[in-house]
This record gives sequence, C-alpha cells and structure tokens, in this order.
Amino acid sequence: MNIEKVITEKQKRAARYAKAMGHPVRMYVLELLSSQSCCYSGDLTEELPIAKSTLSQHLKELKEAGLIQGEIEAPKIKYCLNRENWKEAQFLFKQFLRI
Amino acid sequence: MNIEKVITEKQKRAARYAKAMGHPVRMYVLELLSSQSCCYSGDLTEELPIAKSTLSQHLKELKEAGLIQGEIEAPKIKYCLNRENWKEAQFLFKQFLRI
DNA sequence: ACCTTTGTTCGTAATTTTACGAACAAAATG
DNA sequence: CATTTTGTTCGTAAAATTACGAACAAAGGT
Repeated sequence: MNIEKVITEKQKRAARYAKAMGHPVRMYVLELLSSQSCCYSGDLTEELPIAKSTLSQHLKELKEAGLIQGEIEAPKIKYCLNRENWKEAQFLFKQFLRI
Repeated sequence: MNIEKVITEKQKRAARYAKAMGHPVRMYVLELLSSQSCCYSGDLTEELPIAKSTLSQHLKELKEAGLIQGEIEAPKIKYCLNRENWKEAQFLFKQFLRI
C-alpha cells in the first residue's frame, strides 16, 4: 500500500496545480493572465492591497508550480502564463471534472 | 484598494475549491467519487497508506469545502460528491480555464 | 556617478496544514 | 450485555503557508 502505487502521477500533478490555484490572490493573477496574455507585476502591486514582497512570494509559487513565467523587460518583469503547463492543467482538470 | 473590491467572489470560491483539491489524497478521493458515485471511508483506509485519523481529516476538509457529503449507513459512512457544489466547481473551473 | 524604479530576498511572526497514535463514541453483532 | 467495527476527536509535533517591512540588487534615467 505504497503511496506511489495508489495515487497516480496525474493526480499528483493535478493536486500540485490545484494547490497553486488555491489562494484568492493567485487565482486573481491566473485569471488575469488567462484573459490578457501578460502583465507586469507592478500593475498587480497597484491593484492588489498586499505588500510587494507578498505578491512576489505568490508569483514565485505560481512560477514554481509551472503555471506562469516571467520575462525580464528591464526594469520591469513581464509575466505570462506558461502555455505548455497551462494546457496540461486544462487537460487534467477537464478530465478530473469531466467537463 | 480593498481586497474585497479587487478579488471577486467567484475567484474566492474557485480558490476555495482549488485549495480543497490541492492535496494528492483529496484529489484521489474526489476522482474516485466522480467516477463511482459513492464510497465508504473504510475502503479508502484500506487503499490509502495513511492513518485513519489523517484520512478523516482530509474528508472533513472536503466536506467543509462543500465538495463531498457523508451519509450515515451504520456502522459505516457513505461518501458522495456534493452534486450542487461539484457543479459549481465545474462551472467555475470551466470559466477559469476556458475549457 | 547618483538617484529612481522595480522586484527579490531576508528576517520574523502568526497561522494553517499535515500527520500520527491514543482515546473516545456510536452502533451493529454475537 | 460484551465485543467488534467504524470513524471522529484530541493531543501533539513538524513543516508549510501567509504576511509584513527592511534591506538589498539590478538596471534605467538624469
């Protein structure tokens, strides 16, 4: 009854993405990026009532989960969805939710 | 820049569901329930290599997020998806992921 | 060169999550 | 009525999450 044998890789990947989506601020960022292709974190700092260090942490989590990526456009950083992983997330949730 | 004004209720609901889905064990349970309409937590205890108290905690979280519900069928408890909220989750993720 | 802008990292703190075993509760079964 | 089955709750501990401000780093503008 090894955990590796019971829970599939797909389930783990889906859970990983879900976890990253599991905070209102991160959900906000993802939804923004899925609607407008990219944004600067400065915009987010202005819009969201959280410290920039906190936002930075949330963006880092989204990056580590593979859902977004940042591109330096000095002195700013342009964030976009990571299209490949976004597609995977779409696929996994589609299957999972049967939609 | 009130948090309530920036982040929508939908985003908060979606994040709440995502958070509940954000653990492999809970993902496993949800996927099982979406595939077979119901199960007994005893079955889960046998399948999953975790303490029954831990499983109970995960089921409680899924219940509190509104994704599942338990029905007493003494001495067991039968778990099913909460169809209404599951539909809402489907809807929210469908919108969010654009699928 | 200096200053401003932009964003990360660090240090810290409070809270939440995850996990376990032991104890407990409820109810069926012998 | 004692025992077994089933699952929750409690106590505890370790780790992760969330949040902030201060300090720092990088690079563009003056």
